[in-house]
Amino acid sequence: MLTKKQIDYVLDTIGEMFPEAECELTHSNPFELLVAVVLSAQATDALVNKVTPGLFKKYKSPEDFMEVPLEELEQDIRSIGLFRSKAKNIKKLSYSLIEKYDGKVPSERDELVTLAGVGRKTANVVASVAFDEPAIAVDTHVERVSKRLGICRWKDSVLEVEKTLMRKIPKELWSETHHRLIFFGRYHCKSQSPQCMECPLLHLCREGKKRLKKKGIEVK
DNA sequence: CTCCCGATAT
DNA sequence: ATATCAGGAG
Repeated sequence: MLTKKQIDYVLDTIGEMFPEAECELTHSNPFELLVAVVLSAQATDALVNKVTPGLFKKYKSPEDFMEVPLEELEQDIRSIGLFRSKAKNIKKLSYSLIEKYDGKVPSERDELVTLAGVGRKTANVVASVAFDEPAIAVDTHVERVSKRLGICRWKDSVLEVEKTLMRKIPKELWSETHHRLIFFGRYHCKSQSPQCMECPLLHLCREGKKRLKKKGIEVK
């Protein structure tokens, strides 16, 4: 496990690597962000962004999603994958927004997670990006990077990872750090091909040293 | 825990 | 061919 000083070093380093890290899902208001994040489950941002511009041109409000036949919405988002459940969730979610929230996206996480297709991670993204609430959304990248670097333990659940990060990172840095961890995971510490040889954090990364040793490369 | 699922990288 | 992708519901 990393010490407090080592974690500060990690934050500084990923800050230098990705100073401008931010949400990469195309959106222009909280509702579009909510739909985009629901669509992004187990899909790349790039894939979602291919669909959403056209989608948001066709559907401008929860009412529009509520009224369209399910099969038509399924076809509109088919290329993203998991399209049947996502289409159903977006229609249900739109109905709830109209019925309970006057057609607007709530800013509270407790309210967001009551919406169809919205779990803790999605709620954190919406609260953080759309409403500027401090939050750390633990997605596949944040989880993988936190475990590889030794910020948390390998056996930790997603919720435990989030709690550990919130405990070890100052609240005012939560949102920007969370985006930098995602960029670090997405573009550098990649799942299949992590760039350990060129990693400025290799000296404190147990997993990176283990991986290089396995390839016959000695690291002190 | 399994299922949902197409696109892309490896 | 297989692994992975801003996960969540049943």
